[in-house]
Amino acid sequence: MVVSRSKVEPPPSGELVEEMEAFRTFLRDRGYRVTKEREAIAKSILRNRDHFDVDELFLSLRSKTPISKASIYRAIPLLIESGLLAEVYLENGHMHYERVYGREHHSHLRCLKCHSIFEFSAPELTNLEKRICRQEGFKSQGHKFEIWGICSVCQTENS
Amino acid sequence: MVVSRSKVEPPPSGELVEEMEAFRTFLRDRGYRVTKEREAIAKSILRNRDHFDVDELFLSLRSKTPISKASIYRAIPLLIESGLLAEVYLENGHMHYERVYGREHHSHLRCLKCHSIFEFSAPELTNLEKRICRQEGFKSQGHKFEIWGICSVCQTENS
DNA sequence: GTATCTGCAAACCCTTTGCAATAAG
DNA sequence: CTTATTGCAAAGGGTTTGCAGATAC
Repeated sequence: MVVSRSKVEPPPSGELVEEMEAFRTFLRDRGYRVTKEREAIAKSILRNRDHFDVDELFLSLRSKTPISKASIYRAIPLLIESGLLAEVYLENGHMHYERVYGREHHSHLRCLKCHSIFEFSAPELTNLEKRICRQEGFKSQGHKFEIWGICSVCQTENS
Repeated sequence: MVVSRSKVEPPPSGELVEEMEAFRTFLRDRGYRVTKEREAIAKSILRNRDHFDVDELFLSLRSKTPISKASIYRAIPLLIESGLLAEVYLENGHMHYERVYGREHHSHLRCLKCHSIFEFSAPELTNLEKRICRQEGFKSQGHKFEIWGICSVCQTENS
């Protein structure tokens, strides 16, 4: 389950034409081929998903068009390389992903009880990132901030 | 590889007697038994390790005393529960751990090229954590901040 | 036409688990 | 003595991979 309490962002609307074209261009530039499987995967992510794991994506795609998990696993590194996707913290021992394209950078609050994910923005993290990298001579490519605990709903529930 | 550039902390020195006794007490309090395997694992972590994965711990223990991986896997939840260990981000698809006991809270810089881990402290993260939790009605149990990129050594290397 | 991509199933790797033997309390 | 813990080996679950057939270009 994913809950956005602050900074709710609507999924990119109807015209994914532009985003899809960008992905196709990315593929061609790298010498990869534009296949219907890759397009179906990219479209599904762009249109439907903020957070997901491979199984969720597989089941949802499978219900519309035949596809194998292997193709999904093989497409994911491309999607990440293209800037469409990012890996997120693992929960229950397997990898989860989130759409990056068309969303602003954000951090996560994770409820240990109901496993909901809440999102928030904290712009000061970017400054902190810069400062630390300057101090350490590091060239940053990204950061992640995460808080875990018990969400307000679960706190008031009879457990 | 783990590199501590800032806030270098020496491993707890010779007298682990106190820490080990705390662990034994923890076990007894919960009705768990104090076995030589559990003691060997705890001692090895307290004395040698900041970051490690199960295989490293297994090989190092194995060279001194007979032990099975199963026992290590079964001991880890206890070590975490006792406050001695914490899970850290996974790298290469499997779990890594770090010693918590006797170390101050810190964050990680991860080099994508040489896979070194650098550590730093950023006390303002605690304030940020508090503020976000207040806003969202969340009861925090911990946070994690991580930066990835290229470390200074790798930046100056050929290629 | 040719090289890449797909689907399938087998292989992999880390982790967990069932069971009989061992050892802690 | 009783019951938790161990070691082993087998099972699990997510991910990767070899290969033959399909398909993008």
